[in-house]
Parts: sequence; structure tokens; C-alpha cells
Amino acid sequence: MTERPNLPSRYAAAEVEPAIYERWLASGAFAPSAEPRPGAERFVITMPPPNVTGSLHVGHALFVTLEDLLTRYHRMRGDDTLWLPGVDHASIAAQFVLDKIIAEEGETRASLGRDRYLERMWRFMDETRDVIGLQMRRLGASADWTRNRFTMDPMSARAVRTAFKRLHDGGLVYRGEALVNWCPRCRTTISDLEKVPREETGTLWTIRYHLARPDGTPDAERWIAVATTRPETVLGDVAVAVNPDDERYRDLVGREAILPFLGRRLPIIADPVVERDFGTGAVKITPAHDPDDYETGRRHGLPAISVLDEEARINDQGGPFAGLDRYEARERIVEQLRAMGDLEGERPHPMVVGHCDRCGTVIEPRLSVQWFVRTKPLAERALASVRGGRTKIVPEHFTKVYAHWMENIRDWAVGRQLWWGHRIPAWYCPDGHITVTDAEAGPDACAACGRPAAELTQETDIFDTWFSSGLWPFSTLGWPDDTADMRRFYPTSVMETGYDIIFFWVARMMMLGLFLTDAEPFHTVYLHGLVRANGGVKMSKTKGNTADPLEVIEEIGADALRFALTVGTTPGADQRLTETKLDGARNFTNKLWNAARFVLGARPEPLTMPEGAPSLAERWIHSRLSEATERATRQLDELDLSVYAASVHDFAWGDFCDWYLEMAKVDLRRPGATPGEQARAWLSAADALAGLLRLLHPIVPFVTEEIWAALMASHPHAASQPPLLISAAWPTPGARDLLAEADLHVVTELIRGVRNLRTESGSPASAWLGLTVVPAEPAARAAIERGIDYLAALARVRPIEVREPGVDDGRPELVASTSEAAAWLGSVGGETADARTRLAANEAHLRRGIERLRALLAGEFAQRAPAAVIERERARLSELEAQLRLLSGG
RNA sequence: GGGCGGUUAGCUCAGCCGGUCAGAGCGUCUCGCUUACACCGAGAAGGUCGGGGGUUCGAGCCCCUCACCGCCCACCA
Repeated sequence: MTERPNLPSRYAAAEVEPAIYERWLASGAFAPSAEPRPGAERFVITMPPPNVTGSLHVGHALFVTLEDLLTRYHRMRGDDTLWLPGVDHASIAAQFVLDKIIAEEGETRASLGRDRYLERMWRFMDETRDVIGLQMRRLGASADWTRNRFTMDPMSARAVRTAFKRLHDGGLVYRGEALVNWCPRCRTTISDLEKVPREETGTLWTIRYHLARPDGTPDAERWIAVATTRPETVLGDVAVAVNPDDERYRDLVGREAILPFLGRRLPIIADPVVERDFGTGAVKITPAHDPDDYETGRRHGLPAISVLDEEARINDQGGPFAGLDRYEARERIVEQLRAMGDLEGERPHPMVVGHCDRCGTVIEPRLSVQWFVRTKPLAERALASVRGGRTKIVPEHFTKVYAHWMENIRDWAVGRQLWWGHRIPAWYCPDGHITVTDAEAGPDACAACGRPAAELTQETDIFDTWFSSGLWPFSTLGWPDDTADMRRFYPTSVMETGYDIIFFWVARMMMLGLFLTDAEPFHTVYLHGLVRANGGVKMSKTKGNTADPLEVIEEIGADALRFALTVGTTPGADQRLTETKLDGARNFTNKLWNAARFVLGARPEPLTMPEGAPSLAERWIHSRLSEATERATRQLDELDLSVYAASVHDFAWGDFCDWYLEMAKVDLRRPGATPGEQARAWLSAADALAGLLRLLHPIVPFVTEEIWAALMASHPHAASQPPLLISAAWPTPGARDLLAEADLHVVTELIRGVRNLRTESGSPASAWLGLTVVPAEPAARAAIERGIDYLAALARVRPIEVREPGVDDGRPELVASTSEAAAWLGSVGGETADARTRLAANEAHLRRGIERLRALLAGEFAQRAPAAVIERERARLSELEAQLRLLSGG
């Protein structure tokens, strides 16, 4: 080592991070070892696979950060660690994107047809499949890319077929007619979860339906008025309902009204669901277009007449309005009713309208035949797992949300009338039999009548994307086969995701996982919050307030972004990512860099064999590092990720940089020190730095790795260390050195006191002042003498006189007092009066504290409080008393 | 209409399933270019922990209640 290796003066995070990532990748550190280490604990993280069409947004950045943090920690612990990455095919979202792309090419879904559309989709996938993964790498994601998975790959397809087959065999799927949510733009069914309610002001129209005369013609003089917000649905009306107790209409029940435009005869029925006070108290019944009416219709044996097609245009049931868009039809109908004199009223009406989560279009209830998963039995088990603590939700209060949903769950319409996705493996035979199979090639013959496969037709619907996502924890490991990965990594450990998909995804994984694998798919659900923009508003591209993680990384590095996203957050609670916070994190990485530069630059040349006993500062930092290690370990084990980040930050900045490195300067530059002693001092600093780097690596992996490389290059014992920090062992806390900590506590308190006084007395910061110290007792005196060089350097005082208490010294410029010692500066200037005032104030403050504690200890507290608590207060009291004695010269 | 979360220093947020003058970062003020770092160092000011009531020897933490803010769930045309 002829050339002293050191780091560049500036840390160019964005420039060096990719290279560091390549080193990790090349080292094979991300993948679990071929065989698990005997006795190793298992740690497997389940991540939410991002949409294949997506590009990295700040929400991804958050989950990648948290999951990578945990993965790195457990890997360093030596656990059998797996973080399996992948992407979700996101059928509806992907089609939404592709539809827009092909539109630019002058094509539509219809013009291409299913086969060519899917071909186009797969080409699109080639472009997008790796994008998100590459971006995740920029954040430092140490996932096992050799196991990268896609929910449309053959393994996943097989899992989907098998899952459906087993659900079917278990009587948990059925096909039936129901009113489902239909998006006229996406032209598919969507689940209740994908329907987002929005408050809107609509219009409530009151319409007259004339009563039917005995001959079936409308009675111009008599009518029943109904209220509706969707006049276009009158075309599908089959009845008018009133409350059975409503006297106003009692005599009308059993009679008939005539539907305008179409002349259909509508029985007037009585049903208790009708609220007498709403509107006119009479309701038009449209079973094919309203969930309530659908139920009412069933109860009364009424037909359901669909009047809208898949794009929400009036179909051929709509008479004169056929072919019109639903809103156009609405207008025309209102107009014509008005012209006919049958529009009795219209007024603004606040209401909640369901929109498509994907495209924002207003959802129509639509009558159709669908595949459903019977969720009740699945939900019961999924709920029991959480209630029984076999799966724990963090934060705990989301358990209630989860439970409420599970208790009120409705059957899951799993079919989608889309093309991009897993096609439901059900085949229909001309005789109406249904055959469900998990065979890739489909069934050989109808399971019921044996008709050959050639005569069967496959269901055209595909699965809801979340059906395959719900299999993720095990489909990615090879299920349904009994693979080595399945045995080794399932069930997984922590499932980490945002609370916004607790129903979509977490609940489904629990239900499907328990049914299909007979195990909870993970023991912990860690829910992070949403990242919001400044002002607490949701980030959205249209508002232009999105923080682009890639831009942030380019500017300040991935470490800083990771740190900012982790610190100061609580699981399940939203956070704001502000410029200030990012700056703070950037400053922190910079601080680490410079601390390392100091250590590396301080290496004695040549570095000889160390000799001599460790200095007080060396013992102190060693002890503090032990404590920090213990704390960090506990916090990470308890998933207190933000607290971990804050506490290692504080240790690094406060204990290590502010105190230890300043004291290390004293040791390193101690006059008369032998080369061996200098070597010892430096090695202590280098080792403390190494320990610190290990603690920090999970949260700021890049900068710590880069520093590690430089440190190892200049450390004589580097050969015994792994070349890459990512593969280094998580430290085990050593023994605390409480004596060193106690000694330095006395000294640092004194330093603080002196600094305080220097500022208050306005003495020049650069001036060396004489200091007189009066220790309270021999122990304090010994401590001060042991740390006197640090005291001198850090408080900038020279010379220091240590005096016995009780000597009359007139101490006009008493400056500082701690419980261990009193001290004053030699020549502060002519500020005697100020000093006396200060002394008096100090004394008064102490007396108040003492009184308060004496009163406390004299009261009921002393009888009732736990002994430890009382003892602590007693100790505090005697500290204050000692301090007062010192102050008053006792 | 139900349910949940929040309300702590000017701002953004911590606060260990009650322990006794409440913490951090940023901002503000005062000093300081002391050869790791001005993306820095030293010091300081700043809070009736949303309001009210209660339980307790003791409450930011528990209970009741009110007020705002936010979110989730929900089939009133």
C-alpha cells in the first residue's frame, strides 16, 4: 500500500450506483445458495408484482425500498432469504394501454380480432416486460432475478388452471346469471372493488305513468308518478312498486300502468323495500338495470328486460330509441315526456355513481351469465387465520378492515370479457354440459356425455387479473408441483404491500392460499401507506405533482430516496414526500461519505502493528456501537423500519461523527504517540466505521458498499472480510463498556456545558480559554482526568485545572454545572454580573426540581408506584441535590 | 348510513400496549470557513400534546364526549 487509498471528495451517487449494482449482480449475492445453510431460518418476502405495462412510480419505490431493506437485513443475518420478483399481466390495464396504442395505428380491438390482438399484445409485452424490473434495479432491489416471474408465463397458467379446477371440484365455483358491473368502454365485467363511487349531482326526474283502462289503453286522467335518475331505463321497466302500507297508493296495487313509448303493461305491486318518503313513493322496476330492482323482480316473478348493449347503447328492445347512446336516449326520453306533459318534475339530486376504476366511465349494471367463486367458505378460513394470529397484519388496526370485508364478502365474479389473460378452462358441449379441466390441451371429451373434444367450445371469458395474482406466493414457486422451491420457501414470511390493495390482493391470496395449499401463504402482512405529494394530496399525473423516482435518483441517488421514503413513516399511514425530506436524506449520505473520507485519510503511514490499550474514546464507540447494533436488530426484527432508519441515522451522525470522530482526532494526533498506538487508534476507527456500515447497509446499500470497498482496500485485515458488504454478516452486539460510557458521559456533559457558556458569554469560538473544574466526587474526578484531552479539544479549553470542592475560589464566572461537576472558564471577560444572574437562575431551577421530586416521593407515589420507577426518581433527586451542592460551593 | 385513521414546536413527522419538567429533521435566531463534511460545526428560542369531562399515585398514551380533516365500506330509485 504505497498510495494511500481514499474516496473522491464528492460522492457522485447517481454515477456510481449502477456500477455497484453490477458488482452485486455479478457476485451472485441476490440468489439464495443452492442449498440452505443447515439450521438457517427462512425469510421469504412476497411482493406485489407491478403491472407489466407500468413504469416506476413513487409507490413502487416505496415497496421496493422496504422489501429490499428487509431482504438485505435477513441475508446478512444468514437467513435462507428469498425475494422473488416479477410482473403482473394486468389484463384490463394492459388492454387499456394497448387499445390506445393500436388506435394510433388506426386499429381497434374489433378490427384486429382476438388472435391478432393477442399477438400484438405479446409483442407489446416484449417491449414492456423488463422495463419495471430494470427500474427496480436502479433502486437497488436485491431480488433474485434468476427467479423472475410473470403471471402469464406457463407456470402461472398451469397454476391458474389447477386452482380453478380444484375450486370447481370443491364446489366453490358456479356459473349463473346475475347483474354485474359493466364498463361500456372497457367492454367487460368488473368486480365491486373496481367500481369506484363518486359523489355527483344528477337529476331526479318525476315521470307519470298513466293507468291502464280496462281495455288496455292509457287513462289520460289518472296516473302514478315515479322518480328516476336514469330515464333511459324506463324502456326496461316491468312494474311499478309502492310500499304496502302507503295509503296513497293502496287502491292502485294490483292495477296496471302503461309504459310510455312502448305501451307495455306494468303491474303495480307492493313491496316493503320502497321508501314512502323518497320521491313520489312509487318506484319503477327495471330488473335488468338495477340491483335493487333485480331482487324485487325476482321476488315478484317479473321478467328482466335488457335494453342496453355492451357499449351502453339502446338495443332493439328500445323501440324508437334503439341505437342511441344511453345519455342521448336519456335526453330524448325526457324531452318527449315533457312534450307529452308527463314530466311532472325535475330537480338536482346528489347521488353516488359508480365509475370504472380503470377508465372512469360510468358503470352500468348488466344482466349476464358469469363464472363466480363462492367466497363464503374461503373467507371464513381466511378470517380465522388472522383472528387466530397465524397471519398477523401490521398495523394491527387493519385487521378490522380485513375482518369486516371478509364477513360481508360477496361472491367473486371472476370472468372478464377481455382477451388478454388466462382463459377460463371451461368447455361447453352442445347439450349444455360443462367440463372444467386443468389439462393444458383442454378436455378429451365432455365429462358428462362423452362428446369428443372437437364438438366442445371453450369459454371465451378470461380470469380477473387478481385471480392469478392471488396465487402469486405459491404459483411462483412451482405449485401445484411439489418442487424444491415450494418445500424450501413456502409458506413465505412477510407479505409487504400498500393498504389500498388489501381486498384486491391480500384477501384473495389468503383465501386461495389456504384452500389450495392448506397453509397461510405468509405469517405477516406489512401494509405501507400511500406516498402523497406536498399538501397531502394524492399524486397524479394529471395534477403534475408526481415525484418521479428515476429523476430523484438521477439527482440525489437511490440511497437518499430510499432513506427519505423510510424515515418518519408509520405502517398503514400515508406520508408526504417533500423536497426538504429528500434533501435531508441526501445530506445524510453525504455525511457518511465524508466521515469515511476522514477515516481513510487519517490512516498512519506506514501502518504498523497496533499496540497499547484502547483509549477511552475507542472503548466508548465500541460500546455505543454494540448498543446501536442491539437496537437496530430489534427494530428490524419487529418491522419498525422507520425507527430503525432514524436510530442508525442518529447513531451515525451523533455518536459516530459528532463525538467519536472528534475524539478520535485527539487520539490520532496525540503528541508523542508511538506508531503502534497510532495504528491502534486508526484501526479502532476503521472497525467502528465497518460496524456502522453493516448497520446502515440495508437502508443505504450503495454508499455503504462503496465506502466498504475503499475501507477494505486500506484495511490490513481485509482478507478476513467479504469483498462485498452485501455479503457481510450482520453484526452481533459485543459487550457494553459501561465504565467507558459513564466516564465519557461526565466529559461530554461538561463539554456541552462549556460550549453553552462560551456562546452565551460571547467569547470568541476560536479562543482557547482556561477552565477550572470542580468534580463532585472522586469518581467524577477520575473520569475527567481520563477524558481531559477530549475535554480540552472539544470544548477548546486550555489549560484545565481540576480542583477539590470546598475551596473558596470566588468563582465569579461560573459557567457550567452538571450533576458530576461544576466548571468555569478562566477569562470570559467582564461578564460577572451576567454570570451571577445565570448562577442564581440555575440554582432556582434546581431547587424547584428538588422540591417537586421531594413532594412526589413523599406522597402516595412512593407507596403505589413500582419500585423501579420510585428508584429512578430517587436517583434523579440525589443528582439534583449533588448539583446544587456543587453550585452553591458546598 | 356505518366503520377506521388523524389532530403533538412555524412545517413534515416520531413517541416503546400509562411512569412523571415532551423528541427528531427542516425552518428561525446567535456564533463559527477549528486541514472529513457549509449537503458542515457549536449554541439557543419555540409545544396548555384539537376542546371538555373521567379513570389513576401518575395520561400525549386508557374511557366518555364534542369539533374539525382524511380514508374505507354501504343496493335508497
